[in-house]
Amino acid sequence: MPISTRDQIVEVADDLFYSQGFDSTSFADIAAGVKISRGNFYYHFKTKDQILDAVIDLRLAKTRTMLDQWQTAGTTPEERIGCFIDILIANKSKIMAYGCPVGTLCSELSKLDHAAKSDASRIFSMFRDWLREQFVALGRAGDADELALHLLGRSQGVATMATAFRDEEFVRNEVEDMKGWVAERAAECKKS
Amino acid sequence: MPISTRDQIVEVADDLFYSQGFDSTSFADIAAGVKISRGNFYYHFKTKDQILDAVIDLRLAKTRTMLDQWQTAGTTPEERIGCFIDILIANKSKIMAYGCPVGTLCSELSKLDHAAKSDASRIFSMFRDWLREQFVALGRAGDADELALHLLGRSQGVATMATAFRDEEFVRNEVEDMKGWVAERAAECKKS
DNA sequence: ACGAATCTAGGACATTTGTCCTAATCAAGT
DNA sequence: ACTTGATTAGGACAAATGTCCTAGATTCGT
Repeated sequence: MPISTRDQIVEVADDLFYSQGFDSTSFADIAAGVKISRGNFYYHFKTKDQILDAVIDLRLAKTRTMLDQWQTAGTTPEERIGCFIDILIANKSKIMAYGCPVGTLCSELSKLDHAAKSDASRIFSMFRDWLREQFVALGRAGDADELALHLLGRSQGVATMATAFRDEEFVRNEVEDMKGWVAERAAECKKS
Repeated sequence: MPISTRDQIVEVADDLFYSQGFDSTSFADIAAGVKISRGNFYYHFKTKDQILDAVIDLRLAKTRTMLDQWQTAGTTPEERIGCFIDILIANKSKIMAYGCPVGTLCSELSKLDHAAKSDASRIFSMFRDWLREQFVALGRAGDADELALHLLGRSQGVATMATAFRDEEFVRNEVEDMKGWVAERAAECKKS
């Protein structure tokens, strides 16, 4: 079964919004990427904002899938949180070139004061909620949300620095440090 | 003595590049902000890239001034590092609306693959070098650069999350946490 | 096989973009 | 006062942008 044109458009737009940014990606860029005419393009999406909405929906779905995979991939909450931290390693090259797809999109939409900026941050919320659940499972129900936000923030910081300095070693160090931090939170809990 | 037109242009461009982004700020936007004609504008800057260079130079200079102030404002390295951390509080509203000026510019220029992207990250380097010196003064010569990068990264993460979630309490918590972290590094040192 | 719905191509349109030119105005030195 | 150089205004220009229209092509149920 061939992929529908609409899905191809959203897929290409997703890539381009990430690598070039939303604002500086044009209809023509996307159409060229899918190898269709601009007219055909307009049949599927009337406005640029509609494509953005579709891209955000796609990212939400992809994130959902990824979180579900992590849920079964790890046997302990600590291992599962480790899956989250490891995306910094897995996507290292792209992050060093373009930053975090979620963080940079939120920043850009905030600057543009775009209507979809709150939709974009829902992707963050998905990670946040999932991480919170993991910390709850770790026995940190009391400060689970705080810990989740903290870890999310740290990974964002690593991504930004990786883009600015292109320093692989820094990324590896921070990843290890974050894993150590999670282990500490887990240990703190067993003690009490 | 009145401010020169050129300086006004750079000042307005600095603001707009921050609040709207580089790419989506047009010559017309800047000209309107300074209340001059586009022709006059062209007399001072031939290309958009030239304005960007001037804005980056301005930010480098402003950063230098700020770091020098912190240097005399704090009596101990720990206090001085505290000045750095406190910009998250001082610039809270703007950060929640537009993110960190340095981080978002670096991200945008990376996506645009702009020639000035390395110039922009020099602003980060300035903070990094200054922080490194502070950690050296704190007695952490061995891992001063690592600690500096780490703190810089954390502040970037806080800025990104603040933009996405607009959560003042999170910012305050993280600021306190970072200060605690610095105190720990200082304490670790006195022990040994 | 035929008609209807779906999809696609190509171009039109006004607007905005960065860039550039020319002529008018201003400031300063002689 | 007059010249020279610096500054400013206003508009011209091609290219690109988001949006929109129309006419062909394709697909599919009947």
